[in-house]
Amino acid sequence: MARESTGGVQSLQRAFDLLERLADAGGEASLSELAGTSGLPLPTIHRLIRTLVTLGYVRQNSNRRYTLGSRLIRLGESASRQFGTWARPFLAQLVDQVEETANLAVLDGDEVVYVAQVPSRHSMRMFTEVGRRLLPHGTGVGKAMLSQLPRDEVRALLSRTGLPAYTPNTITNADELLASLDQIAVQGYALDESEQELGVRCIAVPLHGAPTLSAVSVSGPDSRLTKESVARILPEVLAIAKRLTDQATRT
Amino acid sequence: MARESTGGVQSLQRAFDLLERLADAGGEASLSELAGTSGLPLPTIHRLIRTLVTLGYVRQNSNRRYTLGSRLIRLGESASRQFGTWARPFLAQLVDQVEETANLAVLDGDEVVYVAQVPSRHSMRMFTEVGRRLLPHGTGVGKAMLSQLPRDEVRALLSRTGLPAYTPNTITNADELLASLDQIAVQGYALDESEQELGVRCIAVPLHGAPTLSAVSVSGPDSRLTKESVARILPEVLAIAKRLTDQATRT
DNA sequence: ACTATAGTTTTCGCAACGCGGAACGGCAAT
DNA sequence: ATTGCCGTTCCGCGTTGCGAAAACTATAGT
Repeated sequence: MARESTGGVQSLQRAFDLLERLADAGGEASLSELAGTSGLPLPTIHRLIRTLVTLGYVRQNSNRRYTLGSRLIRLGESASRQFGTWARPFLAQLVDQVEETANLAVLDGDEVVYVAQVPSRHSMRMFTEVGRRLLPHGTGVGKAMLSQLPRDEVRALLSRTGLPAYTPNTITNADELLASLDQIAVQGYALDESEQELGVRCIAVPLHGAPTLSAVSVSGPDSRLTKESVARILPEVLAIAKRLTDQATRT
Repeated sequence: MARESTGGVQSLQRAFDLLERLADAGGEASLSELAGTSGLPLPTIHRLIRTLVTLGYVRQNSNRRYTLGSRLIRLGESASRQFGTWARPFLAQLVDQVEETANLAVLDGDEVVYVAQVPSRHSMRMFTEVGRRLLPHGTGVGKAMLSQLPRDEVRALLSRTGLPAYTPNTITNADELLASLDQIAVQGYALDESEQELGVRCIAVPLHGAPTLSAVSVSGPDSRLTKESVARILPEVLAIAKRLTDQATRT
């Protein structure tokens, strides 16, 4: 194929785009809804989706709507195992100790991906969908991981992603962020003070030596995760991070 | 497309076949390994895999091997949410009560799919990969679910799948299985006595009214899950099944 | 350091496969 | 019964996916 398009096999791109849109829609959507958001013609979508239905990655309801199919579960689990499932018992222990939601995130390309989460038992708690992707500058885990990278690599990443504001508190100036990364590298942890989401505070610690650049974090409402409780909680997070690092290095 | 192949879009089929083979290989494989198991030519695999790498569903290691990529995690989670994530707290409670591994499975097409699992805290415990698919006749959950179906539907399913033996204890005669399904329907639960795996016993109870035909089960080594402990455990499983049913009906 | 081998990646001509406009079918509302 | 909306099917066309051959890279052995 002399004139290969830069993106690769077009039908693959389109099929996965449709799967992502199904996930965006809560796992279920109609053909017209998919046509509306994707801009593809109905018969094209139909043919791709029909193939996915036949294969088991999409399922059609009796009301003709399409949902994500069960064959995706195993693929997701298997992919998850490459990243965060091994960390789950440690996260659970951290939640027991500090009583807030614990997360493990990795840097994948230019994005932070949450790969494991053990939620707090409080009714009011952080819920970050496993698999969710965010830009690193706006999150505690992202900043923790960036602090471990050479600064020219960070600059290159930021020039690709920009620094869009998630909230009025998000750091949107590259020099300001780089300065804070220097500080984070020294102190060994990062804070997210309503930068990702208003009213939410997060402590994040990078893991050293994991096959993939990773960070562990504790997050919760800033009414509970106060400056004072941060000082109490930090040693626990650091301790778990050390044990996660040991575990990752042993693999 | 006048000569549409019965299976749909060929490149989609091939790509997902490769993803499944990656999962089969523990999440990681080389190009040659994939060529060996799939029978596709190397450049074909390369082009499909390259597209998946670009999209984030596959990732290439520094040692040139390919692993499943993080973008699959969200798809898997979202698909999982269609099925079993809501059941997890109930399963955890069941494990607390009976101290054996608890599972939730659904009937998807002709197969049983394990969609949620909370493992026992014993070192020796059942581990069934979430997303794993098995034929229904050879499992407790499968038999529990089949017992809820009209018998001609069961006959049709069995004629499609056959009744291959997983172990010497597996029921491989259709009439014998249908008779046991009649009994299971009356008593409200199914047992798997080393039919799926030697040395493993399982109690399974169907859920009524779930959007998808489902069953909850407790499984463990038959040295611990004795006939006597089955009698003790059964009321707990039935109680949780009732609560899961109530929860499913409420959605 | 050099060579051989195995595995991965790239190139490019070709035809088959994916595409999408048009037509058809099913369902719900009036 | 009619109309409108949505999903599904049909089929001609050309672009996209395919794979043999060549080029490149990594590793192991001498």
